[in-house]
This record gives sequence, C-alpha cells and structure tokens, in this order.
Amino acid sequence: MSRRILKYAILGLLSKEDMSGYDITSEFKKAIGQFWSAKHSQIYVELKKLLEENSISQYIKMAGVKLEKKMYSLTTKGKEELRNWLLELDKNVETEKDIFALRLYFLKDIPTEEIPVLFNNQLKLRTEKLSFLKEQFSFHFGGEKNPLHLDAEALGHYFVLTKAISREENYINWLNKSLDIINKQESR
Amino acid sequence: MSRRILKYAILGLLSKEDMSGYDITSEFKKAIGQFWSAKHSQIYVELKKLLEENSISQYIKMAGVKLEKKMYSLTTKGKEELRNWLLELDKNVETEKDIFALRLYFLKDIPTEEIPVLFNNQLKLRTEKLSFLKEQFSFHFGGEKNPLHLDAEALGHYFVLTKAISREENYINWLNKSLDIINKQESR
DNA sequence: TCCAACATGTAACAAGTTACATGATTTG
DNA sequence: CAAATCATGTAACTTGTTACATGTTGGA
Repeated sequence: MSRRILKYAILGLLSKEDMSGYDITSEFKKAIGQFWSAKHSQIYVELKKLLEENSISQYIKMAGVKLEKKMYSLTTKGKEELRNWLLELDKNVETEKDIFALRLYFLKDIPTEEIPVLFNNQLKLRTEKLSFLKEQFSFHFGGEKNPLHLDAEALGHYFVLTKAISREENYINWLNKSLDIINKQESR
Repeated sequence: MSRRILKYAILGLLSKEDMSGYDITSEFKKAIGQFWSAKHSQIYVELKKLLEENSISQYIKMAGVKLEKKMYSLTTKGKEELRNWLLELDKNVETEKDIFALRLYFLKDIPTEEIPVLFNNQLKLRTEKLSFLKEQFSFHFGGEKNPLHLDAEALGHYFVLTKAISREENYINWLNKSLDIINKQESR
C-alpha cells in the first residue's frame, strides 16, 4: 500500500470534529468508506501511534457513569501534516482492485451456465450499494440538486457521494451491457 | 485484504499459458493490472509457495545460452482450485480505495487556489490512462466493435478492457463536472 | 560497447485482516 | 431483562511495498 494513508484519513476526520476510535470506525461505514476504510483493530493502533508522534492529543469524555470515551483532537503538528498531504500531487493512478473483474478475465474457465449466476450476484450487490448511496444523498442534500450554495465541508461530502453514485451506476451499466453480450453469444 | 487473491490471479494467468515470474509481472502491467496487480518481489514468493503446495509445477526453459527461465504450469490440483474460486459468489462489495476522492472529502482544508491544481493533475493522470487503455483496445480488437464473434478467452479480455475504459471515462466525466462546480462557486 | 529490457531472488518493514477478549449503555 | 449497539483493546497472521542484490540478453 501507499504511505500511511490511514494516518491522513484519520487526521482529516479529526479536522472536522473531535472523535473517538469508535466514531472513526463508524465514519468508515458511511460515505468516505466508499474510498477508504479500516477495521477498528487497525484504527486503535494507528491512534496510539499518532498520539505518540504528537499529531493528535487525547482527552476523556464520560459516556454514562463509568464508560470513559477517549476523544482525540488534532495538534498544530497534525494540522500541518494534514495540510501538506492534501496538497500532494499524485504521480500515478494506483490499481483499483476489483475481484469480479479479475474473475471475469478468466472467463474461459467458467462453465457457460454459471456466468449469468455470477453477473446476477454482482448486479444484486451493486444495486444494493447504489440504493444505500442514494439514501445517503437524499438524507444530506434532499431534493436539492444545486450544489452551488454548499459550504466547503458540505461540498466535499457532495463530491464524494456523487462520485460513489456515478461509480456504481457506471458499474451496473457495464454489467448489463456485458450480460447482454453473453446472452446473445449463447444463442449464436 | 481478502483471501489469497494473488494466488488465484496467478493460477488464472497460468491457465492461459505457461509463464515465468517475469511474465506474470509483465501481465500485471497490461489489462488485468487495472484490477489486480503485484510487484515481482511478491510474485516470486507466491510462486514458491504455490509450488510447495503442488498447485503449480516448474520446468526450465533456456533463454539464450546461460539464462534459465523458470516456467510454471498448473497441476490438476491448481486447475481444480482455480475452477472452484471462479464460481465463488461475493458476499459484499469491497472498498475500492481512491486517494484522490479521500483528499477531496477534506476539501474544506484545501486552500481555494490549490483546488483546480489538484483536479487538473488528476485529469492529466486519468486522461493518460484512458489513452493507454484505448490503445490496448485497438491493438487487440481493432476497429471491430462487435464482440459477438469472440471466443471465451478474447471475450474475457474484451470485458476487462471495456470495464477499465468505462471506469476512466466515468472518472474524467465526474472530475469535469466537479471542477465546473468549483469554478462557478468561486465566481459567486 | 553500452543500455534497456529480461530475469530472479531476499530482507526488512508497513499495512491490513481475523480472532480473541472484555465491559457499559441504551432501547424495546 | 435481553439484545443490540457502544466502546476499547491485543495477538497472530497475511498481504503488500521498498530496498537491496545480482546476473543475462538483445539491439542500437
């Protein structure tokens, strides 16, 4: 993988507001999780490291009577590091790994009758994901189709959601086109 | 990551023809590298492991006078494993990691004048990649737009290339739309 | 004859997953 | 009062990257 992306993902989230490890884990289940994610086990060790490196600081927030929730905020150093990272220009496009596409490349080893099964499974998964994303979009931006009035924070969210939605729509479109070719071939 | 995807990527490639570690490394720079890839260092250790596990077998092919090229082929076990893996149904869609989208989510921390710089850099990278993919497409499928006559092996290649091309076109489209919004906002 | 591409490997390290482990709080 | 969710952590292991290391072959 690339150089400490999780570090910057965490710094970026903390730049919006103070969060606990659990909060960060939850964020990765929402919009930004479409483009980066991590399990809680990885997040807790990264937070520990970031704290040691003084990129973030910690304080306790009581949740109920006994539960000490550990909250984190950016330090000056952390803010500086985030800002520098955000301005870095990518040198090349990394492989966007996709197991379904990989499988399909080996099409000749898949029995003909199984091919539509694989496609339909993928269509189902992608359609469900698209619904989830569209719900998220309505929830945050409602019927409002015009993003011109949004502030910078909301606009970041808007871009990421529209990106994820167009990615899934494009994926589904390609699946349908390809399945069409498969069906026409079979009746050759 | 998921369970030994590299193993199956290698088995799949070897199912097309016998290859050396170097050949496999080269394949990951072409079409299939859009959806899965690995460095030679990882490939050589995986080949060693696959050989020990009897999923592949090895023989020597002289390349020149001294150079012993190590060729690998699938064993019966390897073929069986590949076939089973190809029929597995995905249970969920994995995060397709994208650093540019991640950065953009943190838009509010990017100075306004730097935003178009980031977009233009990404547009350049994606446009270059699209050109590469279209060249690959012409090379393999020429002016021929009709895939109905292709055999299973060529069709797998066709699907993967059209997938990669539509992914990049869609990406560029979203970049242009988003940059448009940015420009309109600035002159608000 | 030089240089790019061909060819193969190991070591150290970083990143990511799965499983184990425990306890508190909220909601029905 | 039970179950779901909130909340935090560690250990073992797998996967992936970067750097180190070396030698051959083909073409300009």
